[in-house]
Amino acid sequence: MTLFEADTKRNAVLKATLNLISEHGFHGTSMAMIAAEAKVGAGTIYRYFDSKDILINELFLEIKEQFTAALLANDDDTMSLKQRFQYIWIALIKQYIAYPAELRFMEQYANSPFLSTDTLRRQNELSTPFTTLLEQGMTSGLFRDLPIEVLRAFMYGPALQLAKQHVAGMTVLDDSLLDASFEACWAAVTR
Amino acid sequence: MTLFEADTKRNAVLKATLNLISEHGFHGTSMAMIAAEAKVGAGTIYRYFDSKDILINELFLEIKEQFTAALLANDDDTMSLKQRFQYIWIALIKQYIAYPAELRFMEQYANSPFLSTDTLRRQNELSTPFTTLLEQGMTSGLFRDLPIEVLRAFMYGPALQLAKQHVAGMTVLDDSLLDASFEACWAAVTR
DNA sequence: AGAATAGGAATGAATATTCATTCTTTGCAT
DNA sequence: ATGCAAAGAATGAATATTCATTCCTATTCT
Repeated sequence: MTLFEADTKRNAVLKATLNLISEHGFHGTSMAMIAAEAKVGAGTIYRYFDSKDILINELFLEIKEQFTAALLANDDDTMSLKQRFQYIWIALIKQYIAYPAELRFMEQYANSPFLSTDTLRRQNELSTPFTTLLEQGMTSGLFRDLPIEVLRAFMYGPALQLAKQHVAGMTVLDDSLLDASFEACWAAVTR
Repeated sequence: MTLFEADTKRNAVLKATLNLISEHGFHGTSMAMIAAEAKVGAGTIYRYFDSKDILINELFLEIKEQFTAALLANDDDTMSLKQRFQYIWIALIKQYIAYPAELRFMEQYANSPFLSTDTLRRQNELSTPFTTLLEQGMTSGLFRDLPIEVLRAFMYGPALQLAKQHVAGMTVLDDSLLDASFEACWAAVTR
């Protein structure tokens, strides 16, 4: 269900933290609950993470890394630019849908002051999947004359929104609907 | 600064809660901090709000009400459908940008387990006026053949994303850029 | 005066973290 | 191979702190 296997104590703690926080939030998740869910002594958590804050920041970064890695695995630079965008855009949504606990966790903390500035910095260093592709489209004159951050907002914004709606049960996204949705996305960014 | 004036004790508490939570998050904001910021006794808060949860839920609803009221104030049903969408879409972004504390608070709240089912219900009641505008475009055959929730994702997703990027200092949105951005948004939803 | 409102110290429950102790693995000499 | 010691990992009860809420007193208004 989650990206984490409980193969080590450390991963058991991360997995338990992810599941509990995605369901109960930060307040609702005590270190005692994490220890119980991970089937680990309360003190054991502190062998791997110096504090609750550090544990959660670390979890955020590891999820982020695994997500971006999964997206780039689908990329293939022999395809056309449009096809590459389509693959990544749909893979992004499918990734969110396949891992709803990760999605809830990340959304909960992406805009919270809980993330340390150091974590934010490291997060930005992880290349956003669209950035390099967008730059290629920019130079080839394919896209609208808009700043690259605006173009990215038109790729990422709807993708995130659609995934959240699907997870909340408000929308059902099948393959043909995803394809049709990407056409709308593509119309937004191209001339 | 915020939508709240500290003209009464109750509003002073709401304003303090908004500012503190938008800066420190839910878990970083104690009732003692709220009392100090609002220049009010700790017990006084409980004259107006039965619990911290109720205080936060109430704050969310009042912000939501004021936001939707501000958006509908710009609406005018003698204009063309495209113009009405453009007005509301741009007003939404400008509202978020003008009130960044409210934006941060609402974003944190929207993805937290704070949302009581009752609050969720009242929130949905408030957002219905926007969906009716989408339904008009649907029946007139103006839009792509996509479910209404998908169309809404292509309106709301980029708007939220752009506003957040602007507040974070990643993008600078002036009037002409907003107009050009809306054209992209419109291209996404129309045939 | 009497009632409503405000204040903030006191309370008790909850929680993150520590630490003395036990268990498990590893390395090594015979 | 076997026994033994040292290091490392794990534990969970104890601790100190934090925090929402209560309660009793003070102040303000009618």
